[in-house]
Amino acid sequence: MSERTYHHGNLRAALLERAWEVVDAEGADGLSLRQLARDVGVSHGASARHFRDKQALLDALAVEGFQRLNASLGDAVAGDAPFADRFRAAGDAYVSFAVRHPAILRTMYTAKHHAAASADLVEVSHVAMPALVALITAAQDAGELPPGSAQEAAVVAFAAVHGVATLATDDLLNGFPWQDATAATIASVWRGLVAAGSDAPTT
Amino acid sequence: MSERTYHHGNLRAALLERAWEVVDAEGADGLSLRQLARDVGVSHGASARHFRDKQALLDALAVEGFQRLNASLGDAVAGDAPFADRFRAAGDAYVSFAVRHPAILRTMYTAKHHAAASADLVEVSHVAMPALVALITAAQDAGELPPGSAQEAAVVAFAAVHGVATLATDDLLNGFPWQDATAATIASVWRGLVAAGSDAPTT
DNA sequence: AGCCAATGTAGACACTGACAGCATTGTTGT
DNA sequence: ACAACAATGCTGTCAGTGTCTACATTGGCT
Repeated sequence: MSERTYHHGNLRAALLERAWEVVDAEGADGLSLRQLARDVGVSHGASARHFRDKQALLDALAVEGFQRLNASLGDAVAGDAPFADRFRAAGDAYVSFAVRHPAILRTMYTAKHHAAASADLVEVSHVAMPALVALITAAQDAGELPPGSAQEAAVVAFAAVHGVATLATDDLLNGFPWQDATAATIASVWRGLVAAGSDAPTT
Repeated sequence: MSERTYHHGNLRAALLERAWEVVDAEGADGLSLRQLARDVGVSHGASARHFRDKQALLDALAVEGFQRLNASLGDAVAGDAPFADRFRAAGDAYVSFAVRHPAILRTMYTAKHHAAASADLVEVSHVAMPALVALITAAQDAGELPPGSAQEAAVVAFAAVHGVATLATDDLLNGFPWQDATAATIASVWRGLVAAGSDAPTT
């Protein structure tokens, strides 16, 4: 489709789509604005109308990544299954996304590091944590988890899951299958959260 | 020092040292081989005698990072304090390193991703996990942890600690102090490991 | 002393991201 | 209908980069 008119019609979306493919396949370092322009059938410099910088493009990519990830996490925690199950589903979704799109995930987390990150990016990257806090609070209210700082519990859980995800994508599990590592981590974290009640209360 | 002789005398070390500084301060993307050569007072292309690629230099940097980190972890687990304390010390050391050298840590984990990673790099990056397995096995033998798969327990613990570390460096703790997040994570993981005994045995 | 490998230099090349000026298009107000 | 105008795309240019090749200098070995 598209008869090579002067105006592309949907350049921004086309650039983002192709950039996703390239980054997903070769990593962010393998992305060249000029090559990207060639792929999409447009001249170099055309992208500047839609993305000031290369970094701006990567930021937009990161935003899309977070959106897809957040959507996936949202699906996982939806429903009215026991909280332990929904918790596990969310963890699986997170690690699964990471394993499928390691370079994208990496881009997502390196993008916001570069000081002048867009407001969109900062916002969409901070969605998951409060959602997790809400889930844990609900679990506490339902009596599946002991009372305590939901914020702290969420940080712990998020860290653990994010950790398995990066370990898996960075091939640091020393041969341990990532599915097993994920399952074990989620189970262990849940045990830790449950045990937090019967233990000496954390500061 | 150094009278600008034709031969530098210790170029490899000088390049690595300066590269460490630059990456630590500006990230791996801020490293330019040519600028690096200027900094060290040598012509561009000189580095090629010591590092085939830019990637080779980054690999060497990563190796050094792992060496320092491993040394720090080794110090932490040494001694004969209770295993819970040594476990905590190791976690603190890991996160502390990550917070002090975020860009280096990132470089360490991205380096080995690029297929043709040196044998040195692969080896030094896989040191921590077996050490952790040994620590946990010892804790099990001493009765501080219930019996079970030490390998699985190590993966879980490593993932959690690595997770807090990356969350802290990527500013994803939503204002939660990283020291608190680290302490909470380590405590929770330990509880999870302890509780693994009294629970339904994990596959 | 004389050779030779190791190390550093100088030049070239293709490529990159960014910028400026121009060309083409779609839209909007009259 | 049509003129302004903003949006979008094109081309040329620039400094900077990583890598390669040919050459220069050095120190160590016999």
